[in-house]
Amino acid sequence: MNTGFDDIPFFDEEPAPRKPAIGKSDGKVDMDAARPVDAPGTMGIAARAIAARDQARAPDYLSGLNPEQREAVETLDGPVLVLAGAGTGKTRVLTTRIAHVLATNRAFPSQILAVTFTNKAAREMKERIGVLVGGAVEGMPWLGTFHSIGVKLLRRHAELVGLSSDFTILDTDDVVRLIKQIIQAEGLDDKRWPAKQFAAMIDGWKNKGLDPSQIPEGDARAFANGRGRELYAAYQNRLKSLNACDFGDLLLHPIRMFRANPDVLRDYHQRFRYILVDEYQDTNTAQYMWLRLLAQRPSSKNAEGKTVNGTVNICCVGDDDQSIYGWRGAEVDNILRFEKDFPGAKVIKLERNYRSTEHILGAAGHLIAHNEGRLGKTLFTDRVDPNDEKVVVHAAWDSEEEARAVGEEIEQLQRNQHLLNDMAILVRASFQMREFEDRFVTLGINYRVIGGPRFYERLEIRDAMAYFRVVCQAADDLAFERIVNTPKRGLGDTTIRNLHDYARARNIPMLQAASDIVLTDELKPKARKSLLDVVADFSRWQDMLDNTPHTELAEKILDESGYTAMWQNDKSAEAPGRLDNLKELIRSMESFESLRGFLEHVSLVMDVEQNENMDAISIMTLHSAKGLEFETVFLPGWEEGLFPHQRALDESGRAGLEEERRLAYVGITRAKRRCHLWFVSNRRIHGLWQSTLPSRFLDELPPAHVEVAEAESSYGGYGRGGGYGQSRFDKQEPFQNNYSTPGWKRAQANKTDATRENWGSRSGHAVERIGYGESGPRGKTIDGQLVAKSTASEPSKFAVGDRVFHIKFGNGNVSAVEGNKLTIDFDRAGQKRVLDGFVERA
DNA sequence: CCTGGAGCAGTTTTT
DNA sequence: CTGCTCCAGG
Repeated sequence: MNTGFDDIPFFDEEPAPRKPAIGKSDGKVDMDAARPVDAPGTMGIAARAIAARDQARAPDYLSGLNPEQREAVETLDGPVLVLAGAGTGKTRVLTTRIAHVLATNRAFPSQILAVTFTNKAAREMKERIGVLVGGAVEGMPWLGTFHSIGVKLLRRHAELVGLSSDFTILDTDDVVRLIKQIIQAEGLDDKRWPAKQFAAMIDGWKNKGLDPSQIPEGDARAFANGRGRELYAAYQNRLKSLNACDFGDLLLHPIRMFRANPDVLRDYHQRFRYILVDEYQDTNTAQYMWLRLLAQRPSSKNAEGKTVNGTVNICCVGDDDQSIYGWRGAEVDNILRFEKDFPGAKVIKLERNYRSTEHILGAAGHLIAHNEGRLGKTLFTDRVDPNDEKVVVHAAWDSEEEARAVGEEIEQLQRNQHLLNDMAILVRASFQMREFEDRFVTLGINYRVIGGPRFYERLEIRDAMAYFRVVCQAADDLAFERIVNTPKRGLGDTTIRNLHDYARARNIPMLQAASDIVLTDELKPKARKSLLDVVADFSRWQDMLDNTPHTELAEKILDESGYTAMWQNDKSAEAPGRLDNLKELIRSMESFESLRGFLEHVSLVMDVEQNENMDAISIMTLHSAKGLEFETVFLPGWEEGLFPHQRALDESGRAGLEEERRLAYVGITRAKRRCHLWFVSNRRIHGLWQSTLPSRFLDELPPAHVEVAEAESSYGGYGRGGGYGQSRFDKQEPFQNNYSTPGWKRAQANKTDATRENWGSRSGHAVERIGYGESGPRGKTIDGQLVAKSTASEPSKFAVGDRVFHIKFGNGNVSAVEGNKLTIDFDRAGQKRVLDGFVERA
């Protein structure tokens, strides 16, 4: 896999322009003229005949594409924007397009630049191209994230921006610590001017592509009594002297480098014959500038003296309706402006959806139509089934009941042989997850939380990595400072400050300073001895770097430094888990060639794959759900203030509301067959109960595709809080909601009664009702069929009295076993019921 | 150097 | 009501 520094020769030979073996050579598609792109499903007869003819002749990889997809694949010349709605085969287009370029010998694999946002997307794309073109994908060094490609460029040309090619990449944590140092060094109060906040500001500036000299005066004034600009500059200087980059620099340095070195840029212009960009709606200004530099070539005269289009064959794929990252710098405007930016651009809309039912598409489409400033797409599907369930809106009293009712629906689906793997709960904010987790633990429903704290962000992993970093890169002061006294070696603040000053005064790395200072009398004997040991350790490990297998060395480092022992001696509940993580870390190094290669990988790839083996429902935020799909999707928490989130409204007004609406759109369009929306009347926010109003987005759904769930058995019903029906917001909306469906009317009529009933039935909640059967059928597809398929049928491998460990609750003793559900007396957390899958033998 | 309690904030997330 | 950070006191 990743071997660290890349060793791909800069230029390989140019491919001789050969006539493609199959297909057309001019890249023009005959059907273009015949079919207006904005009329879905309508195609002239002649065009259909041509399509059919081409289909018959087309190479394998093109078969099965619909006409729009095919056009997007075959329009290879000039700028192309593919507006790919949710579930319209976006990735397929992207990968097939690359396969097509390769199969027709238009470019070598190394001449294609394909950019994604996440490592996951890059990985998937690589896999899928591999399926189409086999090993050729291995020759695509320029397929990756913006950042990983940025690193590759920088390693080559580091000296052009004043770095050396072995620069280190700092993550957010390092950055914050560094900024804190700077703030303190400037004599500022780091309480009043938090490093975190300033790090966020710098991040924002870098997203916009701004140097310290370019930031707006207002921004510069906003921090540290007007010293923002100065601090930003100081930070950049510090990075340079550390030979380090933050994530933003991975984009900005290449931009600077290209601007200052037109000859280098020209080389890359020659190299990249085709540029492809995934999720274009998520690009920020810096990424846009980066792409522009690479894509926009100087216009030139051709043989006949005509001016030739100066733009490379760039293809951007995205969906303005799924732009949900404005808050971290993404500019929807980039995609909205595409045709202006790239004159003569071809815009192809993919609107044929292969994922969802007509009701789901209808609901999502009607909702998103409330946004202004869209490029405008309407998803449709051919596969219409009268048995398809409408989108269902449920009301619950409070979040506890919401979780309980969702739990019952899940069990009902399970009894009808649906897999948990096909279901997901998508929440707006992660605090919503907890209630579901609690409920699922009680019910014995396996679940998996997607997102959350990531492996490489864990304390122990970062510590271990810091050791490795110092061994590989003795000048990595941030890493050195992190672990110089971890485990505790009696090297306190005073010693560290001493060391720090010594190093700064002589302008040498701290490790170097340490090995010098121990020869002097500057430190107390105790500290001196400790530091001497540390220096000796590192020098020994550095010597072993080139002649010891890296996993072995890594283990040695952790053992000899006393780091492993530190956790072994730790009695806290999380210590065993941390040791496991360290083992996992070593294991994951095996697939790399060297410690260095591993570090490079980890600095860019912060995620680690989840265990997909067990059948479990996924719980995640709407943001992390983008790009995924599930048979059944539950969307809880559709209440004003939570969704749309109050802060989005307060901070970004109309734009914020529209982004929230896009988030709702993303949520609904994750569902293939069933989509259930929930709102509650009471939610506990920051510890206190507040009554809430249903989300305005519910009012924006089309009645024809939506049904309101019947009040559910003993505790269902509609809370007070009221106006569920008429749109109370956006009064000037072009849409008139008229809810005339029976279910909706009933809901309206029931509102007051249900409220009263609910108040009355509160006491019933004290008794937890775990069981099947009684709850009436909801929706159309799930009725009857009370097949007893207990989730708790497997005998547990644990027995009463076993000593077990739980990642969250720590150690405890099993006091009861019931199927796969255990009752455990935890040493610290008290008695809990837990699924046996979540514990292991202590 | 360690730890407990006060104090405070509290969407969304990738690289 | 949490969970985290930071400071002060042992």
